[in-house]
Amino acid sequence: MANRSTRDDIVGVADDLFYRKGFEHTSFADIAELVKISRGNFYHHFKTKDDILDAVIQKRLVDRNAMLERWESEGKTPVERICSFIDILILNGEKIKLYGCPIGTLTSELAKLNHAARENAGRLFMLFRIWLRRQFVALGREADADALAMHLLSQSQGAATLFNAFQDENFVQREVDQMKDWLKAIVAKAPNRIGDKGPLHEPVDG
Amino acid sequence: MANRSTRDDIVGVADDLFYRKGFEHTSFADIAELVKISRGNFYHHFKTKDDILDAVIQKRLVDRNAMLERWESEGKTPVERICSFIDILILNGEKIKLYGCPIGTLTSELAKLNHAARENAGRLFMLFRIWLRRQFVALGREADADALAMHLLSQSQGAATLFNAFQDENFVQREVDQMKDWLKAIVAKAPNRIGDKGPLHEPVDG
DNA sequence: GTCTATACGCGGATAGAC
DNA sequence: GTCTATCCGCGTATAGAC
Repeated sequence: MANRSTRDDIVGVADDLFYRKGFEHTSFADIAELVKISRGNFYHHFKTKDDILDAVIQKRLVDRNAMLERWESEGKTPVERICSFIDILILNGEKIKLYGCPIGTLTSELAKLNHAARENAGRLFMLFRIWLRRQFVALGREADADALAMHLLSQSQGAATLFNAFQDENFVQREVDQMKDWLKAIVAKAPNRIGDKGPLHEPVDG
Repeated sequence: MANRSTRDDIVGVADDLFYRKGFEHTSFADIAELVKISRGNFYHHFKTKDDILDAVIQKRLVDRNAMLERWESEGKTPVERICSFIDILILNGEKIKLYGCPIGTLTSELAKLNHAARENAGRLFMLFRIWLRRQFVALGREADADALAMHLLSQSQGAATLFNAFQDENFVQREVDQMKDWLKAIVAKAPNRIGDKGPLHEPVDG
């Protein structure tokens, strides 16, 4: 394809607007205004609005996957990597405060619309779930790695939702701290693994 | 007002549809069909769609408040009462699986629409926050009752979001069990109070 | 209080010129 | 590849008869 930049512009702007205003509430006129193209020109790049949604989800999958790979390579230990995940709540705090979690809110909206792209959006959550699972396996928690991944994902989603609802920075910070404490307790419990430097405490079942 | 039943029917149906389809995606035609009135007749009862939203939020506030008062009177101890809250995830499981949490998803949608009723919807969350806070105070946790309330609310929101996303009953059950374990640990830590029968363990800081 | 008919704008989508 | 012009249906809202 000769000129992909307009197409990419559309997807980029749509990604942002779908996040800030929601998929349904975002019109072609909204996107066109920011991309600075006419509405008619859209249809040269996408047949329908749903096609744009598909492209946005695809872009998010690629973007998030790249982020996870970055965390994977930058983090020296599974704990460090998982902390990168936990820290999104702080790093993207301003946006989450205003618009919630991009993945959680999109999934929720598509569920209510009973939209065909729902399954596709579900893969976004799955991406994080599998990545986190792998980190917990690396921490020696093969048996319940998936449950731990889901639990952490759940915590993060809850914190994002309430941050958006109450706009309380102190709350998010407390939740982040608690997640990290929880993670440390996991490490203390689990058998030692490669790249995991923490001292061993006796296991404490709670 | 002579005949309130039509108005109440509208609000009841709108409440349900706003939950299942979202506020924006619900049209007057959708509501009219279920209430079995003509679209024109709407405007005898409500001037605008936003007015219906206000009435729905008001109804939810009343309904939820009644539910909390019921838990208050039925629960013999704060722990029992808080468990009633935790158990909504199971009791309303089928609906949450399909549509998420009615309060969380409405709040999130209104945030994206930047809707005037946003603040009003925020009172719904606040209702639960304050009620939970009171329970934790009754458990002797005056100092951090609000933080505990927010934490539990957060857990519940996260579980609802992921239940909706992954449709996994086992996950919700695990989260519910964990919340109750966490609650038990709180009780074990806190000084004994009226109506709290649990034996005292030594405090264990996490 | 309920209805039918209708206005009006917006959003998605198409046709066709340049 | 981008534009203008236009269609069409839907959704909110209004007018006015019964």
